[in-house]
Amino acid sequence: MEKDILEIEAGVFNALAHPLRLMILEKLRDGACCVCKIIPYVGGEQSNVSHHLAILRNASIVRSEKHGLEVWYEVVNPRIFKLIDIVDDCIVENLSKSKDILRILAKERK
Amino acid sequence: MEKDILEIEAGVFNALAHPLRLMILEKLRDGACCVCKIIPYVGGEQSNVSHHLAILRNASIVRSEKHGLEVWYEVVNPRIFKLIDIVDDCIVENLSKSKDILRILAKERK
DNA sequence: TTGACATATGACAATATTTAGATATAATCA
DNA sequence: TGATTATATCTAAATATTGTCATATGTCAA
Repeated sequence: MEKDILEIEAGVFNALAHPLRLMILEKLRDGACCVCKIIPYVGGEQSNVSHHLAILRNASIVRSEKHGLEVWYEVVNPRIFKLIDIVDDCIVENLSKSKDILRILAKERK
Repeated sequence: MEKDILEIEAGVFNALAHPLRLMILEKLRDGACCVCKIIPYVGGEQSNVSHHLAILRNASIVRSEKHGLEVWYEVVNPRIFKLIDIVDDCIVENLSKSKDILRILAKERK
């Protein structure tokens, strides 16, 4: 595997590695959306949200378009949601395994 | 979406957000592997590789097992490779789109 | 033009990550 | 037992990320 490719890959994962940015992407699941809707959805400072949008933009995960005063964002490639869904599934799997172990431990202690 | 879940998700993506860690995972595609093989494969200091292995371990992406003096690592859930493959595909898609644009620009300039 | 508005950018402090070197631990072997 | 080996952990410097505040940019409407 080329080192350059690994760096680009890591860049994409890095762009996804923040709860606020993941929340932005959740908002964009239903399609394009105005920044003015994204800010109240994710909460926090306008400038901070704008920074995180820029990080997603630079990673080519989203793109923006001006419509008058507003800026609308949308996901470039909806397959990004597949990534999030897989991670979600894995987390749920891990958590239910942990739950099983806890149940067994609780039984043994009786 | 729960904020806690988003943080855990972000943690997984964060664990994947480094070229050296992605290289470790590439090495683990063929199955479990000794640290002594991982170090020369990825290059770099032993302590650094060990640190990155710890990050993957803490994110529950890999698990380790001692066999005598050696420690063997393996991926907990092979679906992690699906993530990497999707990102790869998206990158290739983006690059070929950029290539198309470059071709069009080159033609226009003639 | 001027002012109001939506969003982006720049600067900076706080915090986290990365790396290398030194050292610690734990298993094996002489 | 003590030496050797494989790996992990600690430490500290260099670097990157985050959040906030202040400011800049671009668009519209009066």
